[in-house]
Amino acid sequence: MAKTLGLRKNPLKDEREQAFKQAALKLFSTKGYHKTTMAEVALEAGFGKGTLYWYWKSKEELYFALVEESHNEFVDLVRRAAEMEGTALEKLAWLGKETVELHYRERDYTKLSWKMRAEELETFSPEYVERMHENNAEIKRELQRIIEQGIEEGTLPPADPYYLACMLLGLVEGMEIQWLEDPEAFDLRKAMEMVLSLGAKVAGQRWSD
Amino acid sequence: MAKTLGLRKNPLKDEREQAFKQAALKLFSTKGYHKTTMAEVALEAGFGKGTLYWYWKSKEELYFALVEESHNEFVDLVRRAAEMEGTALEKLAWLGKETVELHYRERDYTKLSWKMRAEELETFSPEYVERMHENNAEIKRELQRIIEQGIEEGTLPPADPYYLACMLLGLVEGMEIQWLEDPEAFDLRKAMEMVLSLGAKVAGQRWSD
DNA sequence: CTTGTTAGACCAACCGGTCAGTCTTAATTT
DNA sequence: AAATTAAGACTGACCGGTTGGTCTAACAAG
Repeated sequence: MAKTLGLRKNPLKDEREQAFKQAALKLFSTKGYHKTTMAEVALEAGFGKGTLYWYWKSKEELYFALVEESHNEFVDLVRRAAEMEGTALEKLAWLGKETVELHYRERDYTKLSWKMRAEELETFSPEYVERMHENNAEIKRELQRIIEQGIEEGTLPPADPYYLACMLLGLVEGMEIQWLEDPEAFDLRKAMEMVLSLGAKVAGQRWSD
Repeated sequence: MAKTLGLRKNPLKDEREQAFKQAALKLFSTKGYHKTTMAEVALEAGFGKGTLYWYWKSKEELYFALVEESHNEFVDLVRRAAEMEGTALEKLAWLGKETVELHYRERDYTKLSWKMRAEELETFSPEYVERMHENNAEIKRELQRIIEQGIEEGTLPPADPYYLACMLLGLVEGMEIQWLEDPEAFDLRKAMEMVLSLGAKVAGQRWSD
């Protein structure tokens, strides 16, 4: 047929890869890593198991390809927030809203990423664990930058910025848990709005002792 | 003759059960549920696999016995906070400190409980999942009571108390994650103190619009 | 033919749980 | 105190099922 781009050998390759990823995401995010078999993923994608192994060399690799994709999206968001124009509070408000939208848009990814977090990290290959760790550190670093700005501006309390970053991240992650566990009872959008409005109210505070 | 003998009790039984639990806690909390085998648990405790099955009828049952033990301890704490004398802020401060101490004292339990939370809940028997859910709901209920009191007293913002409870719980859980992942970099005690002191500072705020 | 791609049978390892049988010892009898 | 009895604690080989990963035959395209 049409051999669109000269260089590409199999124009279907990307498409296939996408199909596998989608199938894997669906299964991993609902059934978890251990209870999902490679045969299932292949079947869900509509191919044979051997084909799946032609694209990824192991179950672990397939899994982390997905996890990393999801993480990168969030890292990107935080980075953009840190680099945009505006006050720290504006940056955080923007980041908060975008984060929520990201999660709503890609709920399966959020679920997956979340599962892997508590999954037995100790048992995955050190190489992958290392990458996850670095990823996480980067997020905290960017967050810290924003917070330092906020402290200078006087809208955030003059406390250890690293700890504030961890706490902020913790708050959001904690809310994500609540949301994932019971999306009906806990609306993440509403929660984020509450946090931001409380934050804004409190920002006028005289922080100095 | 040939009378049935009276009930006999092995004085070592409790002790043995403890040994199994301890071994299981150690392995589950470091390697996770799936990667821990019953044979390992038995070996670690110094007994044969069959004996382990004498005490628990399945791997799942053993696991949830531990998880529940840990959860109950926390539920108990929250309940006591809700029922003690004092202002909402005093209750929360007490609860926060006790919670941190509990986690330091029983780090393995915390880790286990945390793992199970994100582990593929969907794959455990509904019976167990149901119990975990109820447990969690109870915690939120008690927390909500304290928060309602705080709103009345004017020290907490007049917002949806259920959401505030979820957010508070989320904050603490999120911090626990940070701590579990890197206890060196993130000292849970220090973090909790920061939260409480910030909370106290902000409590004077005029919340009304 | 050569090269890239796909399918699915097949394999070896693993693991939860069982079971037939052994050992220990409290309770009872002599 | 000694002997007897059986509850109950314990064992580990074994079974059945599962699953990650491999291998090869086939097929398609150039």
